[in-house]
Amino acid sequence: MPELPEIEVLRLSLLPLLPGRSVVRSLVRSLALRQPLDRRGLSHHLEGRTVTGLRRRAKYLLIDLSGGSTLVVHLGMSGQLTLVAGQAPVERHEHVAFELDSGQRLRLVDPRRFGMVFAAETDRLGDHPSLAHLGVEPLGSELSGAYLAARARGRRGPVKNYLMDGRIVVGVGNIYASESLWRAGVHPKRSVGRVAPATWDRLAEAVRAVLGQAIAEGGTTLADFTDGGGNAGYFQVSLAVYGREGGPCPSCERPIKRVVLGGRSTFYCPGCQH
DNA sequence: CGTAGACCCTGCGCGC
DNA sequence: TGCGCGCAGGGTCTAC
Repeated sequence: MPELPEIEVLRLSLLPLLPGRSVVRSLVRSLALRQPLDRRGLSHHLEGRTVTGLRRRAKYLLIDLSGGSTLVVHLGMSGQLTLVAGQAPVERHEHVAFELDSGQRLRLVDPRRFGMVFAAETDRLGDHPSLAHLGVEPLGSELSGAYLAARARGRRGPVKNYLMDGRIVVGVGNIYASESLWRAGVHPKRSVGRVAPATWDRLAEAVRAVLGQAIAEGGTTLADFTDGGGNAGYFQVSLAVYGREGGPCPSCERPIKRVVLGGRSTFYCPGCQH
């Protein structure tokens, strides 16, 4: 379900529900998601601990607990993290869940199992292989045209792939990469070496605006998105080009085109993007 | 070193 | 109705 806005909306939806609750026990029902689930590690870091805060880094949701532990959840392509009643029947693909002192259950349902769940010491999160090499947050002050230009130096390849490289900037997924490029008027195949400084500025601003707007609108580019309370129904934030092959560009009405870059569908307007 | 491609896995919609 | 194919928000590993 995820791009960064979905994760942020999930975090915000859980904010009034989780902090103050404590974990009674963890329920590991599958051997592995992307990585093997560490039953003992989860028990050790979670059971008896109280949730003290919720943070987000890239597309990882960080659930901080008393005693200096953090539960890290990544939803992959198809994960849904929801808080349900304790008696709710175990759903198909419910790989891991956490029983809370409220009687509720925080569960991860993830059919494709590209998600990730692990617990670690809060102080050492930065050393974890999944988090150690992440680039700057797209909504923070570090993202700028100058930064994008500097990191692009000496690199080749399409600008779309560059924007999606989490070592440079995190949280720009396949949907919002296309949307950001459209907003900035940049062709997805343009080589990073041929992007002018002013264009990098426009791209940085476009990424920020597109992600910010999606969060403000409830984060849902995705038909199957639910927030932490299991509420669907925000549906379809305004997307200009993604998934609209053949449809009219909102700006110039020319038909949107689709190409494949890095194995991913990429949408753009041949009239507006150069 | 950077880059391109394969790969992990399930489910859905489409054309036949 | 059933089958095979292509495609889907993610990240990571390998081969060049």
